[in-house]
Amino acid sequence: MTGKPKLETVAREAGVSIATASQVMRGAGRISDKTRSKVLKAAQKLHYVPDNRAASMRSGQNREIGFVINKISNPFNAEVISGVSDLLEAEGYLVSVLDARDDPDRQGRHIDAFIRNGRGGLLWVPAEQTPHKTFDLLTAHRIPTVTFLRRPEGSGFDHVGIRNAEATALATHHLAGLGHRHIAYLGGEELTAVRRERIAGYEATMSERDLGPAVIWDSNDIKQAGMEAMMALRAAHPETTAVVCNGDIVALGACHGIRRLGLEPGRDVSVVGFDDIPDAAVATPPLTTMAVSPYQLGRRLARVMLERLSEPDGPVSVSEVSAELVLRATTGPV
Amino acid sequence: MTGKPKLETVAREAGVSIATASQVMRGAGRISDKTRSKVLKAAQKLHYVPDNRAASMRSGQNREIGFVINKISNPFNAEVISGVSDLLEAEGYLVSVLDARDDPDRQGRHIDAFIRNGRGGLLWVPAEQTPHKTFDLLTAHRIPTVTFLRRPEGSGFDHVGIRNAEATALATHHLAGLGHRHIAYLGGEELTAVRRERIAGYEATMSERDLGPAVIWDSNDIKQAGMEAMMALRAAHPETTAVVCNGDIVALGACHGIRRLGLEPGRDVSVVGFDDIPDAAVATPPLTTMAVSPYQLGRRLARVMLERLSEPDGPVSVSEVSAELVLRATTGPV
DNA sequence: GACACATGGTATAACGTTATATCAAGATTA
DNA sequence: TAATCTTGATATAACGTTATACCATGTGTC
Repeated sequence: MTGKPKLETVAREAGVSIATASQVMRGAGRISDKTRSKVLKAAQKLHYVPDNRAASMRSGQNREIGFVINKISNPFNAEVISGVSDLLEAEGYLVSVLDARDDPDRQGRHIDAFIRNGRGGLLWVPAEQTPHKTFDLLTAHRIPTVTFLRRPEGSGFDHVGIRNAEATALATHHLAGLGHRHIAYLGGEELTAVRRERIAGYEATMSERDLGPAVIWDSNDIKQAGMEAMMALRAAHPETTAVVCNGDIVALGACHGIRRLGLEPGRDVSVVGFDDIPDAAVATPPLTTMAVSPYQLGRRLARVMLERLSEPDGPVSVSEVSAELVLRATTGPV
Repeated sequence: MTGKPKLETVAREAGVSIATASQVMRGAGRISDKTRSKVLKAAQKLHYVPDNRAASMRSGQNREIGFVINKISNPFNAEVISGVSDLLEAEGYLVSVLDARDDPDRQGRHIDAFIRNGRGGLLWVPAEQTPHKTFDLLTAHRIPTVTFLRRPEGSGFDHVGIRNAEATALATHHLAGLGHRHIAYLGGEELTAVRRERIAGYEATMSERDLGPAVIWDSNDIKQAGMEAMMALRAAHPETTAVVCNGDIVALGACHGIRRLGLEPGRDVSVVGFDDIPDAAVATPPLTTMAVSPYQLGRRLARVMLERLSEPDGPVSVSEVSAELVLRATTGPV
């Protein structure tokens, strides 16, 4: 075996032309069964693997989809990735994941490389502070793009997201219904679009039901930080009896913090999370949280991409999924 | 703007030949400052983005590295990915992650697509049950490959891994030193290579120090399963006062199980984890565990890849990193 | 003034596919 | 029998780069 076998090698081995070999490999054109099997046999014998670069360059098609996401380790994201790839792989596409870690530069490099390699489509959670030229680049190169979770304003891309404001409103109503009046919003650091929406839902409900005053407390998105933030929050606002959290990880941290203060989550202070990550169900006590099935969300995302791919000039689709309140043990009456 | 700009478009705009434009874009060859800036300006004006497929096809070079891994959501893996990409990106490479979810088929498809696209290098945690032809394919196509964690026997690939047997031996010695005699090994399901090594280290120490008898108890790698397995283990072997765990997630589950039995981790039953995931430090009680810095491991992996890339025919490098015992609160005297 | 040599630029053949047009030969029809 | 259609296969020009070889100039050197 000397050098990578190419279509020419296979064709020669099978005693046919390159064009014929190509058609057999793609299952296209009109080829007799006899020559088809001849070519197939030759390809197998030589361990022929087609070169996608040449193929996609010539055909203008590429069944590789990129998924630019921001925290690969978040179990929620991981499930989304599973949903996305299960569906797309079943359709013969291949999904590769790029973690931008919320850094616009890194994201830019990824998308650049993506365009350079002529990939077939892009699933994308745009980093906050994404420069405009990134959008322009994608539109200019006519890359089928679906944004996820974060919807850059004025973008003409398809989008799949979560009804954030609705979800936190629901959570706040739930707590208010249990008699809580001093409900705080805990978690997140910067005013990202998603967080802004969630806070809006919370604040709207607070003023609608005349509760208050609204308290927003920042926290980094790790357990430890959530714990510390909860303790600091209670120190500053001892009247707080319930918190709506920006995410489950912070919520779980908050529960630890409550314990540290000698109190019991769900009895003394109620906590609602967001995401319903696997740990939420098995934590002690199990976490009440806003759930959207990430796997299903991933499938939805994939479906939108498939539609866009099959109809490049179809209408822009924007779909938002509602979150459900999953009642567990961290919320209770005052 | 009509159609994607290519090198030819840029060259025409700048009034030079394609060859010259190409040299400018690559910063190669001998070009005067005057024409260089002419070309650069033209490229910018036209928003030219080179096509990597054509380039890599012609040059035989590709600075895209694939990382085939098995559970993207595992925080340990996520950190490894960070370490890998930080180093490789600094060197101008780009890392895309493919999650094979331990399915040899999916893995096969990924690697296939990988070869098809002529990527530059492969970092790879081989799925158990990886068929031989996958190895052969990679060697035949001379893809620079570094395996990670799992080292397929007889593979001629570079490798970076953890000294598993040494680590569990250390853990077992530690427990024995605290006076424990009935130490069990908890976690893992199938006899993967890694688990085999870890069990070997545990068993060797058990017999070496004449403890025993050795007990191996299976568990799926999620918290809930760890909890249930721990309770079942104690039911079957009530004399057990310590467990060495296959991973932190199971270990944290085990701690829950111990609590459920009305006992206290670290006082009544000692637990040692493996991986030192972020949660280990903030759990209650904080988990004693075997730590290898996944970030550093990722960097090491990247470095091995860089060496291989710069010296394709250099000697095969196999490096194994020792794990350290991190003492926290889940181990104590009998 | 003949020679070498450095400098700046260009023409052109690959790289491995696929799409298009074309062709030969046998089958069908009028 | 000539004209048309089908079937199965092929030749060839792209796709957008880069590497190689080459060709003009100008610049020293003896």
